[in-house]
Order: sequence, then C-alpha cells, then structure tokens
Amino acid sequence: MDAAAEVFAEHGFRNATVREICQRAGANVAAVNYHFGDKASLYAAVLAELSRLAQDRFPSDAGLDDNATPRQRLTAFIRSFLQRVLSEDLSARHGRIMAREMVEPTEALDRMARDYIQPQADLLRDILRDLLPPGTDPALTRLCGLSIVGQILFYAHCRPVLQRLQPEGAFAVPELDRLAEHITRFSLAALDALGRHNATTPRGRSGTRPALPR
Amino acid sequence: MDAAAEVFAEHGFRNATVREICQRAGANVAAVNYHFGDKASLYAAVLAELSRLAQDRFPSDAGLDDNATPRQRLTAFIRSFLQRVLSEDLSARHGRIMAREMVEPTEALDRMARDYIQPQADLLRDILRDLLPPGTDPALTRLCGLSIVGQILFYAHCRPVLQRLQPEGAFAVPELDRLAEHITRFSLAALDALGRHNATTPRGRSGTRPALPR
Amino acid sequence: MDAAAEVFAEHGFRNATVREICQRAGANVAAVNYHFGDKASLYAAVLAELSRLAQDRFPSDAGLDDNATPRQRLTAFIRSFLQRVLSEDLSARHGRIMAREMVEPTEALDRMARDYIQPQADLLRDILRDLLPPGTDPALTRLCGLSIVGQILFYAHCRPVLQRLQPEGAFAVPELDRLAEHITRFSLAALDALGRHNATTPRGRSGTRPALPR
Amino acid sequence: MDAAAEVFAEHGFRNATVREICQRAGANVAAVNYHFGDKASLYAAVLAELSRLAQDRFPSDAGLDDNATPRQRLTAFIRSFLQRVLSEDLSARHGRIMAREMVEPTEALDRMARDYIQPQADLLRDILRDLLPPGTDPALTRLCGLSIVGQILFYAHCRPVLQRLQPEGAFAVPELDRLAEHITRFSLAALDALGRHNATTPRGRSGTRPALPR
DNA sequence: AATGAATGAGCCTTCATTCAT
DNA sequence: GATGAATGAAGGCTCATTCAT
Repeated sequence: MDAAAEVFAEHGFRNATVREICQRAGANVAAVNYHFGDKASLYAAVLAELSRLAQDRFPSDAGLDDNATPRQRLTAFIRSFLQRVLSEDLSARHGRIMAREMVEPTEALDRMARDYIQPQADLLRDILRDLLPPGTDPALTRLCGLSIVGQILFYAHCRPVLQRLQPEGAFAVPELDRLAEHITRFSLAALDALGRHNATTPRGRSGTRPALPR
Repeated sequence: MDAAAEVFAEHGFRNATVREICQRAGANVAAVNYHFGDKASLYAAVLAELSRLAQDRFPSDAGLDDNATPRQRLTAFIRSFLQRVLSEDLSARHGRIMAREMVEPTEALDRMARDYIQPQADLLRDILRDLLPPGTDPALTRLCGLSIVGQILFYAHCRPVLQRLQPEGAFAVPELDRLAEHITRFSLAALDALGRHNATTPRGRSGTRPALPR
Repeated sequence: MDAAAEVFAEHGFRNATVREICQRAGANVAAVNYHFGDKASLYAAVLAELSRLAQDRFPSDAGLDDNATPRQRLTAFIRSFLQRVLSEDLSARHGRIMAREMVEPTEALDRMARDYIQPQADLLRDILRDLLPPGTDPALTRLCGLSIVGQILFYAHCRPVLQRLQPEGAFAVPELDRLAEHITRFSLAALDALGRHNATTPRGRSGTRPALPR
Repeated sequence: MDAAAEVFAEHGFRNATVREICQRAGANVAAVNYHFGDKASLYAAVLAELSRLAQDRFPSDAGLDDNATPRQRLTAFIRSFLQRVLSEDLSARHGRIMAREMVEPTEALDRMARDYIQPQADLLRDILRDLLPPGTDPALTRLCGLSIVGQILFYAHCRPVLQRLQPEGAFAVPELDRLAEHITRFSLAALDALGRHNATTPRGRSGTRPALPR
C-alpha cells in the first residue's frame, strides 16, 4: 500500500500501473489482485488509509481548546489544511491524490466527497457562520468558504507552474508558516469587510453597496 | 487541430487517444503522425494555436480604456480569467488544457509558463502594485496575486467535487457574473485592509501588526 | 477468419486463444482487435460466415423438385444435415462449433438459434406434419423431430467416444451414405408405426395403445 | 471431492477453477494440490468415484428380474440412462461430466470409455441382439444402438438450444417419464420394422428391401 | 498436516506508431 | 500526399501452482 500510495500520487489512478506499484514494492504483478482484488480496490484502500492518516496527523482543530474564538478556529483550519496539502511526508500523497481526483474523478471520489470532504466543508461553514454577522446570505457564506479553500488548494494543484515562473525561486511555494499566516490574514480581512458591509444591508442583493468599478 | 483541441481539453494529453482525435476529425488514424510527427508534437501545435486564440479573445484588459483605475483593471482581469477557465465555449479549451497541465505537467508546460502564464503573472503583479501602497513587500504582493488566482482556478480544478457536495446543487459552480463579482469584492476588501495596515508598518515583518490569533 | 474458424472449432470460444488464431494466420496478436474489435465479434463473424457456407453447400432441400413426397423431403433433410455435421472440409467446422455452443453456450447462441436453427426446426416440423396423420398431437410431432435430430447430432458430439470403443474400428463413424440411409430408415419406420397407432387413437394419452413393457 | 464434482459437472474440466472448488468446499486454495497433486489428478479421482456411485445408483437393469423380456430390458436401459444424464440430482453429476467429456475429451476419457461406456455399449448390444432377428448384421445392430443413445444424449447436450427455440417453452426438455416413454416407443417401433424387413432379406445390402425414396 | 501468501505464465485488450500502397 | 492495414509494447487481470510457516 505504501508503494501504491506513492505511485498513485505520482501518476493518478488511471496512469499508475500495477506493474510499477508491484515492482516498487518488490512484489509480483499478481500481488495487487491477490490482496485487493483489482486495481480500483487497491486505490480505494489507499485513499481510505491516507484519509485516516491525514485526519489523524493534522486535525482541523489542532491545538484549540473548547472556547476558541472563531478567528482562532479559522486560523487552525487553514493551517492544518495547508499542512495536509503541502507536507512532503507520507500524508502529502493524500493531497496529491485528491488533487488528481478533482481533475480526473474516479468512482472513489464519491466516497471521498461524502466521508472526507463534506465534513471539512461543514466545519468551515460553521466557522464562517460565526465569523459573519447573523443573517448573512448562506450563498455568500458558501462563496467565502470556496475563496478560502481555493487559496489553499492552489498550492496543491499548481506547484509545477509556480516552479516555472520568473523571477527564479520567487514563486517557490513559500514555507508553510508564512503561507498560513498570509491566507488567514487575507481571508479575515475580506470577511471582516464583507461582514461589515453586509450587516448594514442584510440579505438584499445590492442597494447601497459600494458600486463595483466598471 | 480543432478535434485535437477538443479531445485534449476533455481528457488531457496522456489520456487523449490519437484514434478519438482522428475519428472526430473524420481523418485517418495515421493522420496525426503524418502531419505532426507524433502525438506530442500535435499537442504542442494545439497549445500554441490556442494560446494565440485565447489572448485574442479574452484579453485581460477587456473593455478598459487607457485611464482605467487599478480597481477596474483587477475587475477586468478576474472576469476574463474566469471566462477563459470556465466558459464551455469552444475557445475555452485553452483554459481547460492549462488547468490540466498544472496538475499533470507535460514537457509543453515549460513553454506555456514562459509564453503565456508569465505575462499574466506580470500583468497581475502590476495591477497589485498599483493597488497596494508603494513600498509594499514584493513577497506580499506575490502572495496576494496567488490568493486571487487560487480563488479563480479553484473552480476550474474542483468542479467535480463541488458537484458532489451537499446540499445538492448548493455548490454548483455559480454563474460567471456572480462569481466574478464575489471574487473581486472578496479580494479588493482583503487588499484594502492589508494595504491599510501595511502602509503604517512598511516592510517590517510584523511589529505592531494586529496579532494573529493563537 | 479461416484460422479463427479452425481454432474455435478445435477449442471452443472460451478456450480458443487470440494468440493461436493470429499465429496460425501469420498475423499479429492485435490483428483480431483491429479487424473485428474483439474476440467475441470475431467469433460472431466466423459463425455467421460458416452458417452461410453450410446453408449454401448443403441445402436442406438438395435435389428435390417441387412435388417431392414428404418421405423424399425427410430423406434429403437428414442427409444434408449429416453432411453439414460430418463433412471434414470447411463446413465441418460449423458442426464442431455448433456442438460446442450447445455444451457451453455463448451470447452468439441466441442469434444462431434464431437465424439458423429455428428455420431448420420449422422445416423439419413441416415435413413431419405431412408424414404423420392429421390431428397428431403437436407435442408428439416435436418429440419425433428431436429423436431424428438426436440421432444425427450424436455423431457430431460423440465422435471422440466412438473412436475409443471396442471392437477397434467397429464404431468408427460410418460413411455418410450408410449413416443417412440408416437414420432415414430407422426414423421412417418409427414414424410409420407411431402414425398408424396414433391414427386410431387421436390425441388421447393412452387408451388401447399397446402397453409399454413394465 | 464433493465440491469438485459439482464444479466439474457445471463447468467442465478446463473451465472449472481450483479456487471455486476449494471455496465451495470451505478449504484452502492449496488444498487441491496438497491432497491430489494437481487439478488433473483431482479430476481423475472424482471421475473414478462418480463412476462407482453411478453404477450403484442407476443400474441399467433397474427393477428387472432375471426373466425380463428384451423389451423390458430396453425400456429399463433407456430410462436409467436418461436419469443418469438429466436428473438434477447430486449423483447426476456423473452424467453431466460424461456429456462434457464427449464434446471436449481430456486424458481421462480413455479410462472412462474402457471402464464405464464400453460395458454400457455391450449391454445395449446384447439387448438389441435379443430384440432383432437372429442373423442380423452386427453393423446394423450397432447403428440401432447409436440411434437409441443419440436420442437420449441429445437432451444432455442440446438443452441450451432447446430453451431458445420457438414456440417459447414448447421445446423445454420434457419430464423424464414422458421422454423415456417416447424414446422407448419410437425405438421399439423402428426396431420392430427393421427386424421384420431384415428377417426376410438377411445380410444382403439391399435387394428387395423397399427402396428408399430418391 | 494444512494453509495463507506469493508467483509467473498466459489471457484479452488498447494504443501510438509504422509501412506498403 | 494520404491512408488502410498491421505491429509490438504494455496494461489489467486470472489461474494453477509453489513455498514458508
């Protein structure tokens, strides 16, 4: 399973070959079929295992006590999410594989979405509800969540591009602490502003909202 | 090449098959090798052509006159970027292919990064420079750019997941206008706040900056 | 297709290998998939072709003119059926393959039954209707047909056993003429007797019918 | 061995898998090789065992006393043969396996022919000798025997086809009693007629024999 | 004595590529 | 100039068999 995780993370489900997995594991080609039935089941097993690992290692509420403020909870959420996505060790495979699932979904994605992603989405929604003023349009809450997640996943998806941009090295993925701090600060600033505005014009689509340029 | 663009956008380089391309083009299986040498060269040709097309069709300064404000320029940038990436329109193939390249780079990515992505990155950097106070740390400018691009590309990369989240339909990719408006508003709010703060403590790493929670 | 017919006749659909077919045909392993799509389609094509050949070469009404008597038509039916089943040349493959289909049916059997076997069954039924007295129970007509076909197909199915029985050679499949004559004579005798009896006790299940022993 | 008999009867030697056998027996995959050496030896063992069982269970002289008439003996022969071949009963496996061996012989067939089929053939020959007039050409006796066996085995071999013929259900394999009765009656009628005729023209190939049509 | 794990040969199929025409 | 036919490498999978325990 270790070898499988590596190869799947590297090539994706479809392009990973059982042969490479087995070779890297020092096992026979038939080993996968013997132990897991087929390639897809191995993949499912790997995904389940990695999800578990990632959740254990980087819980979304790392270091929070029961009376943590919403800002603290968002900070922890972003940081642990980034860790799961960026860390180079074992659980990094999880991020890579998830990224691939998003671009080229397999049947396994359904289960992942239900068991793994949905809870995260719910958690983030709850945090944002506490951060935004009561009565905020749920659609707006959702969009804010997606803006936050987008900032994070960007580093999981686009690393190859960042490495190729000039000036050389300037776009290397920043160290995790710096990154977590930035995304948190950027997002909190936006949420504060949107919340402030929204509080005065609850629900309504536009009204006195400061006009967008153009 | 038209057929190739379609198929590559749909399946990515590796999973696209020469057969499907030729079939869709009503041509012989050997046509690709005859006209382009091999599959990779066809891909390169398609990418070059699409880059040219995309630049023409969705210029990042769409509808702006020479004395557009930075806010207007950012608004236009976000909107045209989203269009390139999301529209189902023929000419959107470029965006889809690029998104795939980011997750699963081929040799073509080097050229793409240099010729196509880099100018976009430079353009965004220039806009942000104008939006943020003079003297802002270039690293921060960069991070802000990545936060904006991340929010946009998220919808290109993660659509399959969004479709699978509950409540059913609530996470469907919003219509482009709504999305562009949100991302613009979210980002401008963040930039304003970060700029305001940064203006008072130029350069310095932290200082009197309002402490992050935790 | 020639090689395929040979190999399928020899080993049956499932146990025939594409490799052997291609090797025997001096072609590449991928040839089957190129020309026919897959093994099953090749098999279907072979079956269709052989059916056509067999029908053409040994028509069930060989040598009959329009006012042939029922006895003459049964004679011709049995003889041509045996020819199709026993002849060692091309069309013999047809018999072997059909025999295998019966023991281990594939999806192709449905089509064969409908297009090839059913018409033969109908033809035989018509002949028997003319041979048996009017009012004969259709179920009896059917059983008589099966008795006749059974006698014929026996030589297609059980050749391997006949060759192994003592006295050596006594059970070799007799020459076709001798066999056709015997089966015809045996069956006509039975039909005459059953018809005679049945004519006196139409329909009824037993009655004055000569009691079966035991 | 019980599980093996089941699986071999169902799928034939080649298509039966050791895995299915062991699974059905609740044993380990290696059990076959451990206890019997290899698949072929297991098959041989099963066949030997089944032959013994079948002889015991469906004796060809079932219910006959010593002074049974030849007609009674033929009736019993046909009936027990049909039972061995058709019954879904556990001990019918032998018949099913034999039917398969005839179409797709394995090395085991030699032994089977010698030990099991030959005695049956001899028994039938003896019955027919008593039924046909003295001096009947042994070749004719043989052909009559094959005609009878052919009618019986037909139902063992061609069931899949019968199920596919129109009118729906009309060709379903009839219940054993009805079938045994028909085959017996059909065959006795034929034997009587052939015997009557043959008695007047002993040996001779044709002569005054009523001309076959055509 | 018996087994779970592992093996390697072989199967059908797919695909980019080549080649004779 | 262009193509239909053909190729061989590779992929996932099945299966009888072997082997260490």
